[in-house]
Amino acid sequence: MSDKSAQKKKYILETARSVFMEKGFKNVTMKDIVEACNISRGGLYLYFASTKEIFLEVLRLEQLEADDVFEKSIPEEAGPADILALFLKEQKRELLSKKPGLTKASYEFFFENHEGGKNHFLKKQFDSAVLVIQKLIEAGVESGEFYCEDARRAASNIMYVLEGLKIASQTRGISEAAVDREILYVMQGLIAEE
Amino acid sequence: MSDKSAQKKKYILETARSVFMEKGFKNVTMKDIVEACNISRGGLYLYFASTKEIFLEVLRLEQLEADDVFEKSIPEEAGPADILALFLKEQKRELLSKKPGLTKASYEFFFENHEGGKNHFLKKQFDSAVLVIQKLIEAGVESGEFYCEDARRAASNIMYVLEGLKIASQTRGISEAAVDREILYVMQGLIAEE
Amino acid sequence: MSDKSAQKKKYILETARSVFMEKGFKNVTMKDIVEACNISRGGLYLYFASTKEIFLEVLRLEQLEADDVFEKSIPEEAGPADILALFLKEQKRELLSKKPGLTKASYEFFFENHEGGKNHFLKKQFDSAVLVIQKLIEAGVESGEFYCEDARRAASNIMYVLEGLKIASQTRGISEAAVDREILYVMQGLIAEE
Amino acid sequence: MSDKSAQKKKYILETARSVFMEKGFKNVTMKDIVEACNISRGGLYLYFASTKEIFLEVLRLEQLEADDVFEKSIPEEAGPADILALFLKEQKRELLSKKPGLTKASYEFFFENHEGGKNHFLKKQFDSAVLVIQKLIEAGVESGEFYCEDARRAASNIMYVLEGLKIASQTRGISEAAVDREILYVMQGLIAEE
DNA sequence: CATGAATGAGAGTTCATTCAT
DNA sequence: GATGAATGAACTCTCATTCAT
Repeated sequence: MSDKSAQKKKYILETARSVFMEKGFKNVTMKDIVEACNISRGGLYLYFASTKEIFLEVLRLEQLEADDVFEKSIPEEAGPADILALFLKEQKRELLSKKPGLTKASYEFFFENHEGGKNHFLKKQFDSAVLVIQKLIEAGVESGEFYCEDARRAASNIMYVLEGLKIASQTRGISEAAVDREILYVMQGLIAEE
Repeated sequence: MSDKSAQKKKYILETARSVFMEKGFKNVTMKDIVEACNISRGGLYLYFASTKEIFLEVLRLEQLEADDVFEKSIPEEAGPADILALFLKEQKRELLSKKPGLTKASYEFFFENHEGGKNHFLKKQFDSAVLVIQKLIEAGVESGEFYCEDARRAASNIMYVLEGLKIASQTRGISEAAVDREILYVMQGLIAEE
Repeated sequence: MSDKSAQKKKYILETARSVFMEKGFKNVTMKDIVEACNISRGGLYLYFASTKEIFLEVLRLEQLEADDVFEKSIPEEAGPADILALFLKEQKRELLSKKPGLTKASYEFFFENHEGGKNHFLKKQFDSAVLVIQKLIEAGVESGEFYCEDARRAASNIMYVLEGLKIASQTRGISEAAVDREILYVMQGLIAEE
Repeated sequence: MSDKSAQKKKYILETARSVFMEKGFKNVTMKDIVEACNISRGGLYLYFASTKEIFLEVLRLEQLEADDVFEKSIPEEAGPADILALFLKEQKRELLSKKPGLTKASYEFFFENHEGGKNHFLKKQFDSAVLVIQKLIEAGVESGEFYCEDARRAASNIMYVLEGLKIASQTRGISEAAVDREILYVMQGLIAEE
């Protein structure tokens, strides 16, 4: 019953995911997950040996799905600037949301688990986002919407600002206005200079 | 013997500080601190009721000292650009250091303890850094070293980039080259445009 | 395995009961019960959360069994006076016994836990005893063995005397002669007046 | 400074007394008393080695004062029945009071500390009360107010009823009406029989 | 495969008691 | 005498992890 087994594994991961979203990483115990899943204590150990293992799997799923979702939400005939604006808006929404996905849990997790190398979840996520933005900027430059000498660096800069906003939001809290200000600033950097 | 008592309190806080630096916040137990301090279990409770309380005090000390240290390390006859470069260099050093101070612990702590309002440690730290940078930029603009239309926003942007670099460093790791690239980028934003 | 679980719960309660009998209520710790039961620290918490909870359950069991036991021990063809004498004799036995059941523990417990209202263990125990005695007196009056104008009050009075003897026995100690004297006195109150 | 020392000892005992009145015996720690007295932790040990020792001293004081107080509160020209009624009324008041003196603490204490023999506090208290009541009854019989064949036993009976009411009040709670009923019943036993 | 009872390690916390000052 | 800091024992409670069924 490798099928049923895979089914259950997926069920556990999805349930665990919502637990991590709510409580972060360090606050989640095997017991928490067992209870959220309504399975037996021993049952969980049949599939996973620790919260760490579970979390890594959750992230793996996350990555798979992320690629899908991203592409779908882009309107067919949008210009690069529009798409970038859309992307930033989406980031802003999640930034300020009360349910910030797995951000906090990931940070907590990777504070302690530096492993991963090239496959590091956060690294891959960051790099692929940089790449997307870079492409958008390049397209924007081509179409004359943007002015930018080094799209790669500009993209990277934007992502670091977003990362800074994210951590600020998760720790000290941040106002919508402040987020808008920062986003506007980076957008102006692409447009205003002629 | 309020004197001796204060002495010991300070000793505990300093010892605890290094424990937090090494293990973050959530991994530190009262027992850890007790053992690091070489005092008795009950002895610690004479001074502090929880790791949270201790950590808050550590931050308070940190803040007091931070103000002092900062001013002293600035060379007398340096131009704004020099000072800013110095500041960023210092940030870079801490960013990449194996002993990243209390950054990680603070993040972990404030993931869960949102209290603080205006007096929020991270907020104050961030805001005062923004202010310093803003002043430097304004001075730089005046002296012709910099070009910048809105020093406040530029300063804030720099700080968010730094914050992004910080969290990146603490989680996925980051290369010196990458940090240099980002710092160079923001500096160019101030200089290159004329 | 609700069966085995119930079995163990009962085992714990019975063991705990003897611990309470020996040490009262306040002197009993979860650790004491754990050790008496020869189970693990955490094992006890699987069934009960506190000594208070355990004690309340012990009392509940006590009550269930009390009803059974009482009826059985009455000889078939005994007159009211005989039965009352028997009852008092039984009370006396327990009063003076080195193993005074849960009396002491109950007192200690209810000094602090006044909850219960109508279902208060001691109240129910007292009231039902009063009722039994009242019935006996009324039967005795009918059969001419007793003289009594208000059986209810006489019964209540007897029980308060018994209660007084009980606490006296548990605190300052009391001689058998003294108990006999008091019992005789209340019996005479029912008989002698004609 | 045996004088100052005695002074302080007395101060501690009086303070401790009120602590015992409020919290019973077992719930009182040396720390509680230290704090109530506003003295140093070590300071208390200079005078007493344990709560038990303190409590015994408190009881000794209690006994000394009890004798004084009792006599004073009796009206000059009252008949035996009046005085007995007065005594019972006073008992009732204390019975129902939210601040039941040291009753609870004493019970708790003597559950565990059976020592005392002839000098047992509760025994002496009980016996002297019995004696007083006996004298009153005898006086009442003489004056024709009471009818009683054995004043000693009647007095003892009354005291046991009071003791029963006391413990009932402290554990399950008791209504004023119930107390009145019992008191009336024992008084009628002295009067009604002709 | 699945269960959930059981174990035991470990963290938190409170106090009685001592002792240097 | 008096202080109160310091110690360490004792207790409570929670989980990760195992294992018989």
